[in-house]
Amino acid sequence: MVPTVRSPTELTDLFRARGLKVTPQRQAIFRILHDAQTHPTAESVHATVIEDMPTVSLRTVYQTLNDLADMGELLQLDVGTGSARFDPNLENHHHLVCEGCGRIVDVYTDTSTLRVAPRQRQGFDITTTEVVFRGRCPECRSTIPQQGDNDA
Amino acid sequence: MVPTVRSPTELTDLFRARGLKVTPQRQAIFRILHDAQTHPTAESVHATVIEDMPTVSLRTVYQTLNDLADMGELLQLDVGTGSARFDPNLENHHHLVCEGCGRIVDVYTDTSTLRVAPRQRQGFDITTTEVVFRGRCPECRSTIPQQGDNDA
DNA sequence: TTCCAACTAACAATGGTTGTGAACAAGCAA
DNA sequence: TTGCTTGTTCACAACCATTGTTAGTTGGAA
Repeated sequence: MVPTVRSPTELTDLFRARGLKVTPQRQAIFRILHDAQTHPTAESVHATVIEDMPTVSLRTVYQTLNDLADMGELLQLDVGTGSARFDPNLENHHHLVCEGCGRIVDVYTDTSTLRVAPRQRQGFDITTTEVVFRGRCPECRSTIPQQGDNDA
Repeated sequence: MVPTVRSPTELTDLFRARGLKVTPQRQAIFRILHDAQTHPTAESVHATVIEDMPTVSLRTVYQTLNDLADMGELLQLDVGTGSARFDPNLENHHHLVCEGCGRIVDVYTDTSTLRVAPRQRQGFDITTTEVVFRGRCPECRSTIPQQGDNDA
């Protein structure tokens, strides 16, 4: 039910097919992404990788995540939380972001009803529509009721 | 018809009322914002300011823009173009971003039809909805037809 | 097994933004 | 008008996320 990135095995094949090499570092990252139910940053993927392979550099993590994003196997998001988020969910979806803790939740909503009057479009050719809902998650609402309200 | 930030005079009063001082640097920034029909970056505001007052530092521009944003007299946007954009349009609106040149256009669209199923909401309290339409402006379509297509 | 292109890791550099601190000036009061 | 106080300015450095560079290492096809 929850779509995710391809399996480590599939990604291995895709990398090889592209002439990219499959190193232990990359395999570790593939596994982490496949297990992730979140929208991790490069930093957090790195933190998880080094639990098993302490020498993997953050540079390598960035490189692999970028390769995956270039191949369309991962989406890269910027929801204004400072660092890029990598989204293993490739389905057409949108995001709900907690303004307290930065937590991101996938949401499915129909954007076909959103209209932009032709004159407002100013000749632009619109290709994508991204919706970001912002609010506060249950934890942030209950534990730190008002923190962060002044930074929007 | 095009809403904009308050007049330099009004902003002067607001600053004083808040115990903030009104310096020549700030007045210059107030004027530039009031004249702007765009979504300038701090850098571009600075570039304009120093045409008249060559000694104004970028630090001061950031400070003033942040003060205005804190006061709610300016909106701060992040549409993934690398740097923050400051939007003098305080009305409820959304954005259309050119993936070629980064140009931003304000658009008014009704988001009340966007539904997020309660179970997807995961207990979040949704306060705002932001829509970013991405595409290509007429200039980028005609002059550099495909540049930048690989970075989405 | 060989071999080369691709990779890794350490390091430095980048770009946007913010912290710091000494000199300075706005604006109030006398 | 003059002082005074507090906020401001500017130069500089620090910061963070991310990318460039380079020398040495390794995957994996032949």
